[in-house]
Amino acid sequence: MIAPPPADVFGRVRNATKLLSCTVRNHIVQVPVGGTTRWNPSAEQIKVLEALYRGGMRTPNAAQIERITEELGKHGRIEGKNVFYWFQNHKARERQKQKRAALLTLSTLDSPSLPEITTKVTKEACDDMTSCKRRRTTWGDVQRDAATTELAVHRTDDVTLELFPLRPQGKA
Amino acid sequence: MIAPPPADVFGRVRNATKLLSCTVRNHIVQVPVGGTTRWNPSAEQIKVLEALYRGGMRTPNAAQIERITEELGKHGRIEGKNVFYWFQNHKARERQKQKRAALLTLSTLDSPSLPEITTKVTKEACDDMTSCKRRRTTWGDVQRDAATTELAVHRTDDVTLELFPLRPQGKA
DNA sequence: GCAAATTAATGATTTATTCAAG
DNA sequence: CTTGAATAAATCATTAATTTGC
Repeated sequence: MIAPPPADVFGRVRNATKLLSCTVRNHIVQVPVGGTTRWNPSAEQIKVLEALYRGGMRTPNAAQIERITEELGKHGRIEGKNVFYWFQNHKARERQKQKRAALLTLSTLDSPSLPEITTKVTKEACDDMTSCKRRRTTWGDVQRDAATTELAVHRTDDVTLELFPLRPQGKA
Repeated sequence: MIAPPPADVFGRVRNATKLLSCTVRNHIVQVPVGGTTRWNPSAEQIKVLEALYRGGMRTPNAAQIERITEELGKHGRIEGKNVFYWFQNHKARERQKQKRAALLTLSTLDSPSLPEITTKVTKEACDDMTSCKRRRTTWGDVQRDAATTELAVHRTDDVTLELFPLRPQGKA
């Protein structure tokens, strides 16, 4: 028996995208099978969601999502998972914006005197720096590594987040 | 031999605060010896730290702390351990807030249909619901709790957060 | 003006980390 | 130390904007 369509409480389904490749005017395209269309929020719905977000809502729980879905259903087709995803994405992307802003702030703040390099804090640069992933390092690690810190530091050029990237000649 | 002053990579030392008790105007006070005063973050420093926190930084590693410290040093005296502790404390306290908020959340927002109470969605109320971070509730819990929801709803009379307050008379 | 082509936004999924309970 | 639950980050996929050549 093949597992029946798994779906959690909000209707999220794993590996659900059924696509069919074909060509349209000499271009290979993928067409969703089964009339699959993604949710396209109405202006009304977005307004409500943003209001909630501004009001402080970030990760609504099941009950909240049900409630919101019910409400937004009045303005167009919508499912719980749409609400769930909306908050996930909106939160994440707001955070990205903030992070980028913070870095800009910092890099401008801190480099009081780096005219040459300071000038190109472009979107790309920030995107590169954004990668502040969660790091594996624990304090234990750090302490153990203390001896080898120099090495580590040198090796971090590409791996670690550069907090204050604009450093001219490596003052100490 | 007594162990020499232990200090980790950031200069943290155990039991390093040398205090001396004395009386000042009939009050017993403890005065730090050797001009020791605890770090008092400047507004600038806090702004930067909070920006980093919002940006996702939680437990900076040695290199990052060095970098941050160096940077914040431009806005006032500061050591690596201050940065370390700030993140520890800030993370912990944010988590506390969120834990507290989660409790409120559960009791508040489940109310599926309570027209009378629906009128006040204030920012504070939303802030309470905001965090719901690492909630203790699992999806399973939520579902199980569905049965007992009524109880929760009845207890919410004074806490009241309503998501969609503007519901005239329960139109559809 | 208009579609095709391209790019930017954003919805939906997958993967990696974190926290804390056992 | 291991593991389950939750979720944040990264990524994939599709739709909307926008550009571009006619």
